[in-house]
Amino acid sequence: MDSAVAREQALDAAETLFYGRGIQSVGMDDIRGASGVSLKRLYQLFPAKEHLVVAYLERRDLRWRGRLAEYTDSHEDARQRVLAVFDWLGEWFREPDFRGCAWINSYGELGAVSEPVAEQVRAHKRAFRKYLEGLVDDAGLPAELAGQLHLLAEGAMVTAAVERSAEPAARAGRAARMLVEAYSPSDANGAPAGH
Amino acid sequence: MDSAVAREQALDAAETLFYGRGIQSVGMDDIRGASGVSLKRLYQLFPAKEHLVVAYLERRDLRWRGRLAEYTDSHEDARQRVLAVFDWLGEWFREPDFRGCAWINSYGELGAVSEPVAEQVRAHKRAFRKYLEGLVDDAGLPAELAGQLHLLAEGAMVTAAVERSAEPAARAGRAARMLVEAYSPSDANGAPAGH
DNA sequence: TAACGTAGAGAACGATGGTTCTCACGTCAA
DNA sequence: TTGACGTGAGAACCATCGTTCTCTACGTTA
Repeated sequence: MDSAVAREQALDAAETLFYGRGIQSVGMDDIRGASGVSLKRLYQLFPAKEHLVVAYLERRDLRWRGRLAEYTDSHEDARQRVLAVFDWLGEWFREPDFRGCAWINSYGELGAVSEPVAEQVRAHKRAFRKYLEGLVDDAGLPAELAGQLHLLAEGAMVTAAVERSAEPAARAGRAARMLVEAYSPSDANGAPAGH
Repeated sequence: MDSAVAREQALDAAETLFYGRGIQSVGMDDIRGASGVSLKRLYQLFPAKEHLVVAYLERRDLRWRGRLAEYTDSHEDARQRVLAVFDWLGEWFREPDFRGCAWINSYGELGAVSEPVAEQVRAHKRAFRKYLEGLVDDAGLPAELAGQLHLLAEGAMVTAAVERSAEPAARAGRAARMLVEAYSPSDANGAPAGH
């Protein structure tokens, strides 16, 4: 009844369905069925499907980055925080409903055809990249490393989705560790590469 | 008139349109208009749109891997061949109609909803990974490295698409060089990391 | 109680799209 | 020539879907 509640229910249904089956495969009537929010209300809250899609990506972005930050921030050491990103990816990949990166998927589906969706994807990836840069900077490591870790993380997301496996997170983590060590000044801890 | 010619024309149109605008945004009638192949003929050659999609991905897979191999094989040194992969990615990203990886895009759009398409994507990524493993093995480097380079390459494709920039290829190439050097036994050439 | 505004259920509308059908035309074999 | 066949153009069919409309029921207020 409360508009705010209906909005959250609509977004809950949108997230489950859009993420699980893709956007174009889900009709507004499916959203209604899954959310219990009538079509009339849906169109009051979101004047077109595209608005609902953008709102879904926005809310998921906040939650996704929140969960990531919560995980990494629980580590003391700055360098550990950098590597914890990949541990967290592994936990994410292991979630039973994991189906790849919502933004990469949306971009593949609508990036060429909906500018608002494309911009949402760019904003999310920009923010993720910025977050990595912060972690890397806190560890006293150069910004170049952040860009490289970003590529590893994106590659892990794609590969985990396609191969339906969480293993790419660990693989990316091992590569990340090697890069971190390669960039570290005066590397005195001496763990040999790759083990 | 020749069936084989019509098939190629249909696939040409499918490739341009599906890759450029996404699959669900392109109707069979668009394919007809762009190819000059009548609907009747189209449905003789491909009994359903899904077959056309799979055939498009199959043919593109052969060409894509062919072009990659042609480029890397032109390098003498085995280790150079490994790194040449990222140079080639840069050339690909700079093509004016570049719009990301066709398979990643298709997976995001239809992976959850069409098993044949999902399997096509898995097959392509498996073959790409296998190719990297061959290059890495020829250079006397461990298979683990191939997996890591694969993640870098996938990440570069995604990021180049979203950011509409070819720069991720160079960044991935720098990371790849560092990993190759880290894995190299008795590293006597001594180029310091990152420059 | 009466009048009113709002909401939900679901029908309706209009467009699109995958697939099939019609029909007129040309080709080739007998 | 004739008849069977294959073809192209495009209409037709049928389902889906985004979006809007209708109608009924209910809650609120005077």
